[in-house]
Amino acid sequence: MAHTQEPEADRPVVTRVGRFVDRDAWTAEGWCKIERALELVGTRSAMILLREAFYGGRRFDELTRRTGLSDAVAAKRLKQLVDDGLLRQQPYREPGTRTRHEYVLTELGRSLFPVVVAMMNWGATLAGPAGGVELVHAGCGELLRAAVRCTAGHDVTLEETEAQIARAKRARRA
Amino acid sequence: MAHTQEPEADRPVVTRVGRFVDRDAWTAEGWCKIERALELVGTRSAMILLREAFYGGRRFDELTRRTGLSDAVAAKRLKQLVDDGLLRQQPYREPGTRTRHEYVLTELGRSLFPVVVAMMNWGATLAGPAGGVELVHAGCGELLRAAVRCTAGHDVTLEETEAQIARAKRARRA
DNA sequence: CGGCTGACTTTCCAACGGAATAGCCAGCAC
DNA sequence: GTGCTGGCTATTCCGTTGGAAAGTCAGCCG
Repeated sequence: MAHTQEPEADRPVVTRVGRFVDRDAWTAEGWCKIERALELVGTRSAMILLREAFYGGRRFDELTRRTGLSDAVAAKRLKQLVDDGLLRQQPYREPGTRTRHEYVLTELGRSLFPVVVAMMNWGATLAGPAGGVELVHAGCGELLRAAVRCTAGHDVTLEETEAQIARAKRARRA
Repeated sequence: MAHTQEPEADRPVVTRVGRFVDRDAWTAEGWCKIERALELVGTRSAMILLREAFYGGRRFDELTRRTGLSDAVAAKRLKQLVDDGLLRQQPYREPGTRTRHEYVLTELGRSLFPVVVAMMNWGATLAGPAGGVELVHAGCGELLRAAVRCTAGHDVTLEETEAQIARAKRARRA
């Protein structure tokens, strides 16, 4: 396994600034965005159904077959993903059969793309059989990576990152 | 909730190319990098312990207290994360007490940074109380985002992405 | 009409995640 | 030595996840 050349002993992680310097001035209590995300996509079945949705899978039988999930679990999780607004049901009609529903990604579901790419990247660094599906830029054929950047466009490393408690301005992006 | 302006009806997701066009020519069976990642960080406790590690938390009592996990769960999950190589135990000695261990991120753990940032980004778009911790670029003070790029440096959207079955060349990056 | 089919839905089960509680144990203070 | 303390460890309990298998149900076909 890579990543074992060990002088990372005391490399810094993010720097805490402002009120966040005193960790005990503050508690994560319901504010953590990661926990909020995990409530919706924190299960194996949710993530791999979304993987299939990103790969273009839409129909119930395709989603169950390609994920290897039992139809009971797939149905339950798809229902939750629809309720949570990550997928939407769209009617379709195959000639000679009755109307059924496809599951398509909503904007909210699509906005998970960086998470999916980041997880694929990271999973690819782990030991295990090489191969599998890879994502490339249609324009140039190069592999995709999830990169951390600031809104000003700079690439940002972990060491260059500061963590602060958000000024509560602008409650939600309208 | 944002993301409900609905003409996303038939927007494409990734385009399958090569052998991957025929979905049934291939099965995910142990190849999916996301599933591989989830085996290590697929639990709530693993993710929020890592969150604390990125925020600079190192000691057992701090990690349990700041995550709100019971010490039993924290101990078990920390052990797993150490076994899996995401954290490493480092001895320290507080005057007047015996030697104890801090948990520090290894290179492998640090390489989860894009995943953590992507999940925070996505979680921030969900409904719920605004505020909490935010990450900024120390250089310019702008918020961090996880962006999807190709190795040639182009920003890549979901529509510009192609999925293919990896040519099995170069088994692991040496 | 009654049968068939695909998409769920329900029921039952084993395994797992996580909380609460109690117990253990190394080693410093005394 | 004894006691104390912090970091685990074991036990119990409960809710959730997920597999298997059977049941339901809409609606097209005959």
